[in-house]
Amino acid sequence: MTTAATHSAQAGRRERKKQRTREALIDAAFTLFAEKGFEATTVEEIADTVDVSSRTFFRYFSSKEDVVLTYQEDQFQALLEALAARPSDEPVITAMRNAGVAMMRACEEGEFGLDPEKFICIQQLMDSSPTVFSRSLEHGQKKQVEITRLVAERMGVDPATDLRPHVAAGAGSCAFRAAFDVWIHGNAPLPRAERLSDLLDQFFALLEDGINYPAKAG
Amino acid sequence: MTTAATHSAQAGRRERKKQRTREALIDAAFTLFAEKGFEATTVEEIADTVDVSSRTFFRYFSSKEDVVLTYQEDQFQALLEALAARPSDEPVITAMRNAGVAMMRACEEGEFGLDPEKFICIQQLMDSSPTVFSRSLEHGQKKQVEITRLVAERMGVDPATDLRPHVAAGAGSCAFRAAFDVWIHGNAPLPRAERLSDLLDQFFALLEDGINYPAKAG
DNA sequence: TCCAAATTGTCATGACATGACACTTGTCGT
DNA sequence: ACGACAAGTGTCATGTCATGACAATTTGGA
Repeated sequence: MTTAATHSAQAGRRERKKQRTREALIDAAFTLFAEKGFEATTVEEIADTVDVSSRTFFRYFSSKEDVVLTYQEDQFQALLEALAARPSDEPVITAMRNAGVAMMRACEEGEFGLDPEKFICIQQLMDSSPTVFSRSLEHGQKKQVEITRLVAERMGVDPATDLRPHVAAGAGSCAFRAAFDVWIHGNAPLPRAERLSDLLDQFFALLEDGINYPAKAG
Repeated sequence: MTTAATHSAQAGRRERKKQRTREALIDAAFTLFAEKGFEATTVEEIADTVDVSSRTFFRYFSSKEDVVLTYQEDQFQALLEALAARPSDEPVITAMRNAGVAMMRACEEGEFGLDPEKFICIQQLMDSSPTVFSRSLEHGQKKQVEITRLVAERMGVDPATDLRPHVAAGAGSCAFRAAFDVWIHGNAPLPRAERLSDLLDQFFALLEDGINYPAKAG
């Protein structure tokens, strides 16, 4: 009787069990990270919390940092889709602006499996843990090639011979980094008063206006 | 009799000995990295080559990656000086372009204690070793705040309230990253046919022209 | 020459990460 | 429902990075 209901969602129960273990590991990890910080939390603690062996942890994640970066991957995919969906007559920076801000707002609203609380936690981890930070930068830089490809398509040029898609994609990435940096380190009166997405929007607006200050008269 | 001659250069002979050990470690490290790659080289091997203990290695460098990043620090300092030396009426991107290209050329010419051979080796290490790559990105991102400060000074604005210096500095950084990326992964007919400094120059030229393709008619 | 400080070696420790192999559990055909 | 096969897990062993503690050595200077 239960077969239909039990197998309901996807394929097999093995898959579901794996999925549950994975999510349990992520939850346990973030809880511990929030409590004691990233460095102070050991893989063994995370695994023990879920009652699996450390070895199993590394079968799900290739490193401790990988747990945190999981979400970044989802966000990046969402960004790619949003960018691809922008009308093709939009200038590239404008398209990246719209796609990027939309994605960031979605994060803040708790899109993806990402409660706002966890969103904040991730940002703090980035700031407080050098290894998470550097791995995140690496991830972003590696993914930038896909952005470059999309931008090149949009421009109708070949990224192997035309440098413009590279510089546009790079500028877009820099907007994200700069927004994050200002948002987290900003010595504004009220730290974190602005939403990260608002800052991102402002940065992209500046990119649209041109950056070689002072602007050439003409 | 020997006191004068012995103490000659700087302070004490202890300092000189330390300096020699440090350089020996760097040389040994790069030799081994070039032979067997970064990951395959252990700290113990490096230390053994110089005939010191592994523990001593970590008294000179806080990590294995640190050996490679040593030069980046010098390069960055040179970049800062070059940027500060640019005439203040130059637009910021142009100033970064001139400073950056000059610095990069200096590297290629073997400036700093950096034989061209070692320069190439470093670039390859960046590409082949994820940890070196990510640590390098981290270093660059952290140092970007100083660029931002210089740019803000040049613009005569406060980086705490004006986002423009951040975006300009970020765009500059992205030019370096993009140039490196294209240079190393470039599927151009002749890989590495162009000098990295030439690529960097081209990227900055694009930044000067504006990046929101297609350019707004007007 | 002898003292004090700086440097190094040795030892111990802990965490990350991976390979090998045996064991358990889910899956699927009959 | 049973059993073969595959997938996932635990255990053990191993190697490397990195750091703290303390003793031994070397150096600079009085």
